[in-house]
Amino acid sequence: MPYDPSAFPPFAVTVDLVVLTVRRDALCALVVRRGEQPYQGRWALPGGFVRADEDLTGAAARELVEETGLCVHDPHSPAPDNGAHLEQLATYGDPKRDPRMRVVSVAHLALAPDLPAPRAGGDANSARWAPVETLLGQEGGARGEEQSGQLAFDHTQILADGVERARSKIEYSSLATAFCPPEFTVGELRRVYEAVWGVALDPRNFHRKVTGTPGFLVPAGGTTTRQGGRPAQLFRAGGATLLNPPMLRPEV
Amino acid sequence: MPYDPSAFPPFAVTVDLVVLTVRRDALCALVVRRGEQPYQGRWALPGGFVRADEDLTGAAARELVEETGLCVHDPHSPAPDNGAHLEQLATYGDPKRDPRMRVVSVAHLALAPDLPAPRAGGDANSARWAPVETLLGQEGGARGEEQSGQLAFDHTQILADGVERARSKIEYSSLATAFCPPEFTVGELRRVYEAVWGVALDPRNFHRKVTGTPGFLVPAGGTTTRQGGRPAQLFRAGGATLLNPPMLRPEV
DNA sequence: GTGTTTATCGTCAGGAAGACGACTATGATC
DNA sequence: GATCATAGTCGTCTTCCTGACGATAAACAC
Repeated sequence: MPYDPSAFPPFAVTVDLVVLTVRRDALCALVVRRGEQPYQGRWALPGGFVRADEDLTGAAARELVEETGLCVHDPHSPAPDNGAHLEQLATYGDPKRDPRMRVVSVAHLALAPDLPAPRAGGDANSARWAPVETLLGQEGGARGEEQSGQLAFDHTQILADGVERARSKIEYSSLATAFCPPEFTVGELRRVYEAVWGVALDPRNFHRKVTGTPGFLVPAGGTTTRQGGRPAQLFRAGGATLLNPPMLRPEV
Repeated sequence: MPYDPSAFPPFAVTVDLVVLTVRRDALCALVVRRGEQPYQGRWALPGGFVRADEDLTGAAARELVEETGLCVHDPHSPAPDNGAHLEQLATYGDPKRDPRMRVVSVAHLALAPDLPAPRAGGDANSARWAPVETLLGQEGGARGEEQSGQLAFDHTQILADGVERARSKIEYSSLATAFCPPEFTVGELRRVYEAVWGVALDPRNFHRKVTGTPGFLVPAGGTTTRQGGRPAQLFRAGGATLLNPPMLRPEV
């Protein structure tokens, strides 16, 4: 039986990006202001249409470069390229999620070290880093939040899913190093965990855990005093990607 | 700016299903024989086009019913409905994955208790349960496997991803009970873990672990001697969905 | 009854984590 | 320069969990 184009409905396919970083001890996400209807003027996750000849991951990597200038970290390259981690998150395809037409969005999660400033690119009027706590509206309410309401479309849900993925994945993987510059201290890595999880960790037990896990950290050979206090040893991410046993997230 | 239909390329969107069950102490997946080109006569994962007014999860649930008769378990219903667990797995959208046209497939993972027999439905000539070990060709090679080669499209990769998801998820969740009938014994649950992981577990330590985790199992009030030997207590799945600390998968 | 099978309870040693004391090495302040 | 605050790093102790494995219990096959 030959292929019949009328046998299936056509869809638009987009990629949306949950780009997370840690800034000033807070987990932040990249949001862009929408320049067109619908949801004009509202903040949204960066994203765009997948091109006809383009892979889904390729589309996500292209959008990431356009919005942030970040290149995707090649896991097979040993060079410290300051790149970001990128992985597929989930796909959202509710028939009513976009009022214009049937759009299926393949959301991706990107983890990046702290960047100087977001650059507005593509079709966005402006872009900024916003604390996920503010965007998800978990804590606000009492005091007036200075954000312009909810994110566009179903992006609040997508962001929540991405944050939850990141929170759980740093438990059992070395992904937290994706939030750090190529060389970092144990204390900086601990502050990443504390920002992502929103908890305080014991510096001594954390130090024992990460330095005692083979392949997690390799000494970079220097010390730094970026944070004040006694100089700390510099490390690079080791080859290990899985943490076994995992880092335990404290209760509540 | 009004919506411009020429601004994006049209895609076909499908759902593919990785339906897993445990039969005769082996992890098995549901495969259907393709009746049309391409890959005519080859085994493939069940699936089909998403309809114009249909949610992605809804499409997956519809395909699951068509192929197996299984209803999706409603997590909010306390009734033991013998339903299956269904979750989104990942989305596959390589431009060349389907030679006919640009198809993006949202794969879903379904875990089901052992069923009498698969029923061929929809557009499949026939359907059967096949051990994933055979389908993935991990162990075969020496002896002649009686399967008709690789799965169609990129379905071998999708199946591998689904199996890996199931293997890792039963570590830290109570999902293994989705492979069991509504009432089951500790030994039956252990055989599920052993089949999915392909390892042998110590019955005494396993018993201590699952009965000692609050909310994992609740006594159903009877005993059974299905497996021979001393009668075993019957349990139902408790309300807990997360296992903390997780069940540890033995090394190698 | 004897043997076999499966279920279930108990014991013990080793490893990992939480709590926390102690010491070290910097910069800031008086 | 002495003192203080800040971080980093090393140890200790207790507790919990797991893996290894002995022992008992309750069914069935013969």
